[in-house]
Amino acid sequence: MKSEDYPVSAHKPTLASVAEAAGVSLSTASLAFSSSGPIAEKTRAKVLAAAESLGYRGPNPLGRQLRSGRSGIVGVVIGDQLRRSFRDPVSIQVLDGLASTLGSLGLGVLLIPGGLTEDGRRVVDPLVETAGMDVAILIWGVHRVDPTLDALVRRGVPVVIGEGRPVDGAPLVGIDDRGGTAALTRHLTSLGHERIAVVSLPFGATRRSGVVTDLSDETIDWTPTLHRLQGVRDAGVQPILCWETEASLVEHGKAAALEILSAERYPDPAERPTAIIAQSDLLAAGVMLGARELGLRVPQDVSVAGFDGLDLPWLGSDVLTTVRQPLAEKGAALGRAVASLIAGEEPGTTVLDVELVLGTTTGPPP
Amino acid sequence: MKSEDYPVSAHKPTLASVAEAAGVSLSTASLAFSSSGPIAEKTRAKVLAAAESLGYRGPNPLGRQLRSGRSGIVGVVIGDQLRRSFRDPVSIQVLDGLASTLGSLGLGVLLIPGGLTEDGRRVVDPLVETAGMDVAILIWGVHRVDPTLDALVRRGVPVVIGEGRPVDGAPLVGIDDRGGTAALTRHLTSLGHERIAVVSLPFGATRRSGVVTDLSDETIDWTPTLHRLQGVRDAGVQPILCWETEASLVEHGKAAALEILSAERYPDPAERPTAIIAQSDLLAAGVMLGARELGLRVPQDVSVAGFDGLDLPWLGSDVLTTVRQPLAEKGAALGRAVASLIAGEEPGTTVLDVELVLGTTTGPPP
DNA sequence: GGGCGATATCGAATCGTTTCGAGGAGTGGT
DNA sequence: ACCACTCCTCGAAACGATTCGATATCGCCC
Repeated sequence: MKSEDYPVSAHKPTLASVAEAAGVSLSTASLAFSSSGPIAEKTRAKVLAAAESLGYRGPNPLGRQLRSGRSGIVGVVIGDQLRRSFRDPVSIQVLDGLASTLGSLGLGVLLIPGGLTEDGRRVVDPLVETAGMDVAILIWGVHRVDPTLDALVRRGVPVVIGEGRPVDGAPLVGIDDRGGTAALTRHLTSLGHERIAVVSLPFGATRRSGVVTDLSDETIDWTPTLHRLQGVRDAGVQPILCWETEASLVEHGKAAALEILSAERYPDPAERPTAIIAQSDLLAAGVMLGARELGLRVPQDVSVAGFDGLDLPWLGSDVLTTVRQPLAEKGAALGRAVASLIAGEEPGTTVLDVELVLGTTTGPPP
Repeated sequence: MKSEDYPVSAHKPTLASVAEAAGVSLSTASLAFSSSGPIAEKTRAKVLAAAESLGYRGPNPLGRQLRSGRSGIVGVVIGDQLRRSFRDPVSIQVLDGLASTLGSLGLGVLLIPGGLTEDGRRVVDPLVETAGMDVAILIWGVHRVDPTLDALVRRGVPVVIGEGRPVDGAPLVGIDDRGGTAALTRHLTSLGHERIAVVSLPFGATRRSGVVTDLSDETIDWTPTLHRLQGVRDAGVQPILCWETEASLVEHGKAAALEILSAERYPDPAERPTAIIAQSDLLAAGVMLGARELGLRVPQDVSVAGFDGLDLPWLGSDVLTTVRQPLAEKGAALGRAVASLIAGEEPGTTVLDVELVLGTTTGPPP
């Protein structure tokens, strides 16, 4: 692909040079491309021909953006590490819904790492400070003190929150974590379960795993975790155990189950939990793997429930009891909030409904 | 968060108004922010104070971008549908490596859907035409005729290819699909396998599933599929069967196995394939699930091999025989290619090495 | 005290486009 | 033949910053 077949104007051709070559004014040339004004077909052809011969590839977006004051770009700040977030189908489906909604609005998704380092420290990604974006979406992870959020506010970038702590003046899109979990929990109590354990999502940025004893609301920085735990209590259940995981991944659910259900922890099987509420389907799947490895049958020996309503093809013939949330719709709602923000409106909070799905992994206690 | 506490200058404050308020020139005010020139500490303080009182949030990136001629944005065109690509850990890990490499260069990743509709048609995403990007990466899916590629070339956006058909003048990053598969295949033949079936990745944009009889190179539009199939032949093996899947997902691998190994297809077990080469680990995992469902033991009754070298925690105690590719490194290599392109160099083709990993899922034929 | 050099500041040009109001050419009607 | 009107085209002013060469100021040394 030779690229030097053009007149030696040294610099890249610009709309001005095209106009000159075509013998029309700059504004007319602009019209020829933007088609946002009356122009004679003959003139347009002349301009296009000149553009062709100069090797002009169409208006430079940067110029347009400066003029219009919009970049057409929406920054999506992923709370967790990219690698981890993307292993979670939940994130993916939301992102997919978001990207397609924004796409139909002519907006693009700029991926911005949330600035969570391997060792749990938080830094502000340079893109947050420098990228030209019309709106930013903070997704999975608005923290109690959040330098990224602060930076965006300081820059005056309008912010939309997806799944997180409400921020003054920023529209929020979430689901009814609390109500959904409460309904799920009531399902378990109505089956007769009394010894219920919770395998929870991470509490916040500092990733630990293990039993948590202090379940006070202030301990929990991550909103879905908090709300789903509150839902359990709303149903009048005090978990006999809460195990915090470091990420919503199958392996962590499995590790949790191996500990929670182990003979070491409960020498007397009668004291073992009869049901485990995992705060995500991925964790629940892990819990089931762990339980099986310990020789326990689901749901005969232990019931397992999840949250999300994913399609887990490798789960075999079991159907997970879970709370289905509208993932793609969440993405779409985020997109709509962005659109309305750009239109100068002030969208409020959106809470999407969830649905209890009864599967084959819960049953009466042994 | 009140936002109307500022002097009523009606319009958003600009660097010029800050300069005026501070009683300095525009250029000096610029220096105060960019710190790319000598400036007295006292002056800078004065400017910053003026900015503060005017509610100026720092230089507008759009202005900077126009001046510098760079947007700092790299468009990543995802060949497949976002939803599907992102369910594949392979894509994710590459993207993660890419994003972090680009991040350290101050570049952002703009996600661009490859324009594959549900019904298999191909359209060009509007972002391809309009977004201001310094470079575009085409990843998983450069087609024989590719309108997206054409549009980018027409616009004069430099292109990097990840895993695809070589394009004249564009750097390419790939792996040794062919050599890796050949090595894997030889491992199987050395174990004594003669009846080997292949469960392949999609052949191209039109997603079908089923047995393919025409395996000529021209039939196959998608490069990794082609190269991995060629690798099998390089090892001197003619597959007794090739099953095309519509995506690299567990469920499709499982469906393939249920068909390929079924009693209907092979009433005489002696004619059944003794080994199955799946072109991805996800497919291989599905094949194993399917085989088990049919009551076949792996590897006693049938050997299964994959490709990618993923970490599949829910696979149980089996270790998949596979070909490990350096995923994050592939992303990093793409990032480096971008960087060198921006620096005005002309990076060439990068082919990364792969490694045969012998697991417990392959053994001698029954 | 004069001259020299370093250090800060300034003016003006530039990046590439869109848009608005004004002007000009052409057409049709009376 | 003139007027009114429509349809195009044009000039100029933004949009918001960076950057380069020139100028002004100050301190210091001889």
